[in-house]
Amino acid sequence: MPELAEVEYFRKCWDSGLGKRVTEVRCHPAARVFRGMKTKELTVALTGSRLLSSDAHGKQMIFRFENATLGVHLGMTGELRCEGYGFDPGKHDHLVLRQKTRTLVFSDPRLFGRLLFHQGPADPDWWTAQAPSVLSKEFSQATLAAFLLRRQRAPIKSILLMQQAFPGVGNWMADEILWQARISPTTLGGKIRDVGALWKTIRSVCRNALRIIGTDGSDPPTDWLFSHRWGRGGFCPRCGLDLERSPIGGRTTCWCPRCQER
DNA sequence: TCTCGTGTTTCTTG
DNA sequence: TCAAGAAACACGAG
Repeated sequence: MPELAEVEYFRKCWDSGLGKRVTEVRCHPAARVFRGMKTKELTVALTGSRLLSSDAHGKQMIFRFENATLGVHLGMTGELRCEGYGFDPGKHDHLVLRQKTRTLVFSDPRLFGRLLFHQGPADPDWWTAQAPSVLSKEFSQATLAAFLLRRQRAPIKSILLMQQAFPGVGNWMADEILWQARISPTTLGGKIRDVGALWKTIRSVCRNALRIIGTDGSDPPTDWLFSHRWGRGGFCPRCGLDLERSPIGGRTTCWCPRCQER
């Protein structure tokens, strides 16, 4: 479930390769994750190149090497791992970067993820053109109010999934934000009564998820909706009522019909 | 065997 | 012309 915090966790999985040279690149060129990319150029550029730095923004990651830049989007089922040197890649390990004492692996069974490649001294457009983080100064109550005004007729659940305004917020995080803010997922963007409270909740859920999941991959506390929303059944951790589930904005949405009446 | 699904892009509809 | 919803992508899990 790679959303904001999980992406940060996966980014760190390659940290042990920082400053080290890539000795061998293996990839599955036909895999959908390479769409639009010349994998031969990627292989040539990364072989012998040192991994210099990495960053995560929303659901996008960037890995800067000496000779090239690699972008990683995990889609729904992608992941990054660090394995030992002698690691034998499986069929879903589409990009494998061998270093002297370890192997950096990008794996994605469903192939919804995407790898990007760039050569040049500056960071590429697909990195610099991203929307400001919801934790940045640029994401103000005024920008949130203006965005809601432009999306007056869409349910708030669908709006929170729009990456051009809320980079990194995915399905479970959107449900968590609405549950903590006590807003029904079906409320239309133009009907949000307290934009300031929603703004605060968006920031606190993202900040805490990054702190908890982004640090070591552990789960949020049990008084979050998170632990109760998966699968069937489940009770609201605040009032104990049965949770409801229904697709909103094309995604399974989970909410408490009592706590989130409006 | 069948249904479901954590994301994004593209197409269709209003 | 724009916004919102639906479909498609591919495959493992239940």
